[in-house]
Amino acid sequence: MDGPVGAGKRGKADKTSVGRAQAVVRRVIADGHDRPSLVSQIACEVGAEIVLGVLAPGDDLNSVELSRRHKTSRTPVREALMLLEKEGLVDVPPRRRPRVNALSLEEIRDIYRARGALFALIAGDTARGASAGEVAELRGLLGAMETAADRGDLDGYVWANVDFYDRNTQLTNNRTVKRILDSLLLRTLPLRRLSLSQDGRLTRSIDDHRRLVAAYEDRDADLAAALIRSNHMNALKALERHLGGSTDDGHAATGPSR
Amino acid sequence: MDGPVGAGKRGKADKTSVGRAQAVVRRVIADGHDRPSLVSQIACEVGAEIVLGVLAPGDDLNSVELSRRHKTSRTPVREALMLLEKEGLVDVPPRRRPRVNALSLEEIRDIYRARGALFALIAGDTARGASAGEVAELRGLLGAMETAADRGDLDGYVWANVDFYDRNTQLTNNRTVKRILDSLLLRTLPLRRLSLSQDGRLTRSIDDHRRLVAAYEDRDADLAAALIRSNHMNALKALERHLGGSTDDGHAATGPSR
DNA sequence: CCGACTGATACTGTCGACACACCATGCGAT
DNA sequence: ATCGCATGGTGTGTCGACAGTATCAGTCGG
Repeated sequence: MDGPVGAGKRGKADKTSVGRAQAVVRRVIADGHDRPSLVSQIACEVGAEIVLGVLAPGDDLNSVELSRRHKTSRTPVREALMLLEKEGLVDVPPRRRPRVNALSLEEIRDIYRARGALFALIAGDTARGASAGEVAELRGLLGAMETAADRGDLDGYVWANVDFYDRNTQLTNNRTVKRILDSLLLRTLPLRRLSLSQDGRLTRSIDDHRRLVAAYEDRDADLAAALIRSNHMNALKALERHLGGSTDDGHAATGPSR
Repeated sequence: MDGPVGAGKRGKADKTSVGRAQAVVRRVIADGHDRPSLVSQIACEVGAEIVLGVLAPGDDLNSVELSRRHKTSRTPVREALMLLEKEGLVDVPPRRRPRVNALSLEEIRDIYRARGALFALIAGDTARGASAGEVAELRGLLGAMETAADRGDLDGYVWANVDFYDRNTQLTNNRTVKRILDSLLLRTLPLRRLSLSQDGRLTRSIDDHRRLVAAYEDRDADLAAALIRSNHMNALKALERHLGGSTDDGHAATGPSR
């Protein structure tokens, strides 16, 4: 049915992207207590390579090779792989070699729906409870997104978008939801470029975010939540068109997938 | 004398509860690929002891003692503890002894809000997409809850409730959301008994669930979602009354015992 | 009497090693 | 030529060991 997707041109790994990706992975992995341990370092590097597409879905991640590459024993490598497995980036079957996880279209759909629901919660809280200064900060981040878009800098836009989401999720002080959203974000990060490169998606995304910030400024919680949901659903639809357009019918977008 | 972890009479550990708890933990831990490995076994046993309250929040979980108790080396124990950490049951500070995680009231609030949002999503999908047979199955599970409640069997009710939620989350085939919800359920499991033992909470809970199943049968997605949300908010309020009501003195049951 | 220092103790993070399980190759049988 | 089976190589799961650090008991100075 919906097989592994996202295999493709291997890796755009300019320096800034690597740094950004590692930072994001680090935030998700070493969430609260940052331990400068070997395992988190390995997890960050491998995780960054995955989200950047340097490692394609399905690639082998056997621990002996990784231990050689990182000049450590296999123990920390194994722990790092387990971390990444729990973030959904790696699949570690028992007694078999770990591999970069391949997202099925169904999983993508599930993730976007979950993200939409949780982010709607966050957006409502933000509209209700964020201070004026915090909303202004979000508008600043929106500005970064706009300038990146004006330059036609897709990667820059994606990272600015990540910044926006990151700050927005922080604002509610709901660490639990933020953690979940960050994890889901990590999984879909390789797809974001894809989704936004669709015709018209980028301008639509910017428009949605402009309206979202406006809703924050107006303290309109319901509108903010609805906008977030709409944005996620549209991004999902764009992905479905791009990935599963040949195989799947479209009506599964909003219904329970089965 | 080496302090045996969790020595004492804390927690109700009748046989069936232990089995139920281990099953739930296993479902969350060894989610997709069930590996009969040592690590999952250890994780299940320790996790069950935590959710049953045999191990109180703050209790030491040092790997050497656990390895002795489970007659293994420390490696699988460490991995099991990392698993449980990612489920939020254990806190593993760097270079310090792992401990049973203590939920703050704020965390509880966050978790219930996240659960409410995601379960509302699930409930809407169920109302829209579940087959008549599946809804009937849910009604059957509701019946189990009712009989347990009629017997005044609080533990039985809690487990029947877990069964209901478990089946309900399965119905949407949204593995991602189910996984998240199961993880959140695990964290709040020690609190459920507490919440339901509040005056009137149990009858109210049953009432909510009756109406929920009715909404499913009527295919009323909005009502189902609203009911779920309401149920979660009420449970949270009951917990806040119980835990935060006596703010000054740390309460023994779940409060930050030190 | 209390608080800081010192030493002993115990636990963590990491390592290299080993047995078993998986995968691929090659051989023989049909 | 294809299929089934033995065989070797590679990687995983687990183990015991070691260095480094946190924790605790006892001691000393205030």
